[in-house]
Amino acid sequence: MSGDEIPAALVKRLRAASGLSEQEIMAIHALPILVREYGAERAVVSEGQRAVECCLIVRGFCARSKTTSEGRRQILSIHIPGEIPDLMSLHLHVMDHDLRTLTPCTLGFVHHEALRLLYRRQPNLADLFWRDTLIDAAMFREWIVNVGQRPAPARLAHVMVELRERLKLIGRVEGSSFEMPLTQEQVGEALGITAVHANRVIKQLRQDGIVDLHRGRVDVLDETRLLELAGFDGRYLHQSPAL
Amino acid sequence: MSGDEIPAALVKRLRAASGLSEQEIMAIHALPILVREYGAERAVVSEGQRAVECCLIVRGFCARSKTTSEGRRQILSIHIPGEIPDLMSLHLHVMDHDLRTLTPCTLGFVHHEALRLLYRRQPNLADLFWRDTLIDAAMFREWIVNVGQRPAPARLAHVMVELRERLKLIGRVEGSSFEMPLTQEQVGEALGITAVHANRVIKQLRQDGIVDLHRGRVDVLDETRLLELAGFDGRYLHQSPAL
DNA sequence: ACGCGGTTCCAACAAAGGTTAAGGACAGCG
DNA sequence: CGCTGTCCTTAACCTTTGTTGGAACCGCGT
Repeated sequence: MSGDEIPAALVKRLRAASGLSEQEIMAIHALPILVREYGAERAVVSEGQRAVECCLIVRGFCARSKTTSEGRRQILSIHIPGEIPDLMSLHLHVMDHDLRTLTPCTLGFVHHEALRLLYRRQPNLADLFWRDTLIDAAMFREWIVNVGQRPAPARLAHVMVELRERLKLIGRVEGSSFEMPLTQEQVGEALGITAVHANRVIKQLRQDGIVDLHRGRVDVLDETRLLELAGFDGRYLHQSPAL
Repeated sequence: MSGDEIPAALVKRLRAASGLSEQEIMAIHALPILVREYGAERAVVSEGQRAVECCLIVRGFCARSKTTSEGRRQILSIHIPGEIPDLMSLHLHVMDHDLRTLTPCTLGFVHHEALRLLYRRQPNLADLFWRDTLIDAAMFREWIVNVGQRPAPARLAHVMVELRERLKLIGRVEGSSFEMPLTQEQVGEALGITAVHANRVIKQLRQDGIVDLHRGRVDVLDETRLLELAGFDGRYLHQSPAL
């Protein structure tokens, strides 16, 4: 993979969310990025650690999670190429949650210092990165609503639709099917239910002819009913640079 | 209330979380703030609105919430004097959730333009406000865990302890008792349970001699058991300017 | 004092989700 | 080709939470 392709998905995503000048794109491409390969299910940064760098996902899926004192794990978000899941560590140096890979991943690491330098020189990028962390927070708010107010089948549908919307941005939806590489255990951790119940819910959505989740891949069987079930309103993704 | 007292709680809070220079404090005090009085249960900004100003809580309690298409409401956070609950609107101009008062409130409004001017002149304050929104996001993450993974009694205990920690920062905890002006309906909306079940849980914690929640006020009966039940680890509040 | 509206509280029943335990499918590997 | 481990699947039973509907309580205004 050539040096130029590494920030490609990042640029694509930032452009969609906020707009980007030529100069800013060049500055991003000039960022010193250290690329590392990770296997599936590996810790990238963990709660309690002091971070000195941020992690750009070049290839693969990651998830952020927290574990309670009782040992129950909650997945907070799922992340795809082009995203910087731990951008928040720029100003919150000690991690309050874990970042782990779901699949084998190619990750690009950028030192906090390099990022600070970048956005001091291109002040617009500071607002833009800030905005990116605010969209992150908006997704957490919707995740709270999902886990707090929707019945389990609607929760699953909502997570699926959100993930699909974000995959669309980077051109990773093929027809009515897209990747969602979670085990049923992890689906449960994302929805705040047990793996057994996750299985029941998946099975039901399959039997109802709405969606099929199979070996890390979602097949949408009935678009209309999926959207209706999810009760999805994408405004919280703030995808138009509308301002 | 004199002009100087209005940002007092804000300064106190920012100082605790990140440290603040004399010059920065003066710049904050020079901010043009329009003060308005609100009754209880009033909308401040609503989902879908374009915000052009941010709202500093001078007196009283507010809450942020979202309502699903099915009409179920979820409270996302509770806010106290010194906080700017909609700071995110600075870069996310159309609101993705509601901000309402819980009690009668004194609110100070600052135009986005004035805030931008402030942090352009004092670049440190930009990072500081950014950091503030990141702590906001960290609280959402913990709220997800609370709603997703803890049984209802632990959820209530956790919200209580978090609120108390934040009230401590602005000197609003008197002995073993502090304000939490939510109806049982609203407690339910915060915890992702119904009002009836909220009532059951409150009753149980009272009978168990752990906490009493009564007319908008919490009395801690057994500190040790409350902390144990809440499983509270305050690191996510990022209250030390440790960096 | 009286009544009004919003809380708080409660009970009986229903539904959703958790727990435990166990068999079956499937991929990777020797 | 069979072994191994992980994941998926299901069933039976139990606990938590939701639903409905109604009674008691409280602050407030007249």
